[in-house]
Amino acid sequence: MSSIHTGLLEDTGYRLTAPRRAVINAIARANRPFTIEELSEQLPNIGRATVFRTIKLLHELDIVCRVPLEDGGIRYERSHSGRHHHHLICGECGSVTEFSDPALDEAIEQNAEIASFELDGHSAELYGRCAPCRRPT
Amino acid sequence: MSSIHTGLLEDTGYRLTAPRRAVINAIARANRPFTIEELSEQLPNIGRATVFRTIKLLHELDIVCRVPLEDGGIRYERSHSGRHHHHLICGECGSVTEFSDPALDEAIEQNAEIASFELDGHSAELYGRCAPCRRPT
DNA sequence: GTCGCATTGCGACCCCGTATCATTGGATCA
DNA sequence: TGATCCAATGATACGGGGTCGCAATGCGAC
Repeated sequence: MSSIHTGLLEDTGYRLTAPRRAVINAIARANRPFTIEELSEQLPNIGRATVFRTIKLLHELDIVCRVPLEDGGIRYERSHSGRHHHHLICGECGSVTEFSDPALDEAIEQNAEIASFELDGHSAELYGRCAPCRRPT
Repeated sequence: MSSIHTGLLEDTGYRLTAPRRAVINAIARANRPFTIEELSEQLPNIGRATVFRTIKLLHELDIVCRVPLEDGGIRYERSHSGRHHHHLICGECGSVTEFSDPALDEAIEQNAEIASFELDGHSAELYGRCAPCRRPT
C-alpha cells in the first residue's frame, strides 16, 4: 500500500507526533475498510482516545472517509480520490469501492431544486455484492 | 394524523398487544421524525426495551423508516409512501420530506451495473435547508 | 375457561465515542 | 543546543443508544 502524504498535517498547523505517525502508517497498511477498534488493537501502545481523535482529524482533512454500513455501523477507509464520491459496499467480503458520477449528483441537485431545498450535502451508499464475490474462483 | 393500519401486524403473525398499540398510536400522533427516547418519554408505562423492539418490528414491516442524520444520529418516521424513497432532511427545523425519483434510482443502478455490482439496496439522503426555513415568515 | 408461548418489563450489560485533566514532547527561537 | 510553550497524549470516567437474559404476564387459539 502506498504511503500517505504526511506533509498535509504540518501544512495545516497540526503537529506530526509519533502516535499520529503510527495511526497513519496503520491506515496505509490496511487493505480493507477498518473500524476504530481494529485500528486500536493493532496499536496497543496508542491510547484509544488518541486513535479516535486522529481519525477524526484525518477525516476532516479528507485523508480518510467514513463508510456507513447497512446495519448502521461505521467503517473508515483511505480516501483515494480525495474528492466527493459514493461507495459500493459489498455485504459479502466487505470491500468498498469509490465512484463518482456527475449524473447521480445532478439527479440529487434536481430533486433539491424541485423542493426548493437548499442543498448542503448528501450521502449515497450502494449495498450489495461486488463483482469478485459474484463469480467466485 | 391518520391512523396506522394495525391489521398488518396480525396478518404477519405478530400479536397486537397493548404496548404495541400504544407505540403505534404515539407514532401516528407524531408530526415530525422522532427518536426512540422521545417516544419512550411519551410512554412512561412502556418499557424502553419494548419501544426499541416495537420500532424494530415496525421498521421491518416498513411501517416506519429510519432517517439517518448528518451527525450520525438516527430518527424514525412513519413511512408514508410505503415504497422505496429518499429524504430531504432540514438541518434547521429538522423536518424530513420523502421523495422518489426514478432518474435517481436509475443513476444508482447504472453505477452498480458499470461495476458489475449486484445491487441489494441503497440509501440516499439530502441535507440542507427546507423551503419554509429559507423564507421565514 | 385454560393453556402455551410470544411478549413484556426490568435491570444489567455492551459498544462507541467524548470529556477531563495531569503529563509529555514537538516545534520554535535565542 | 537548550529553554520554552502549548498542542497532543493517555488513562479513566462518563454518556447515549441499543441489546440481553430472565421471570412474569397476557394474547389468542382451541
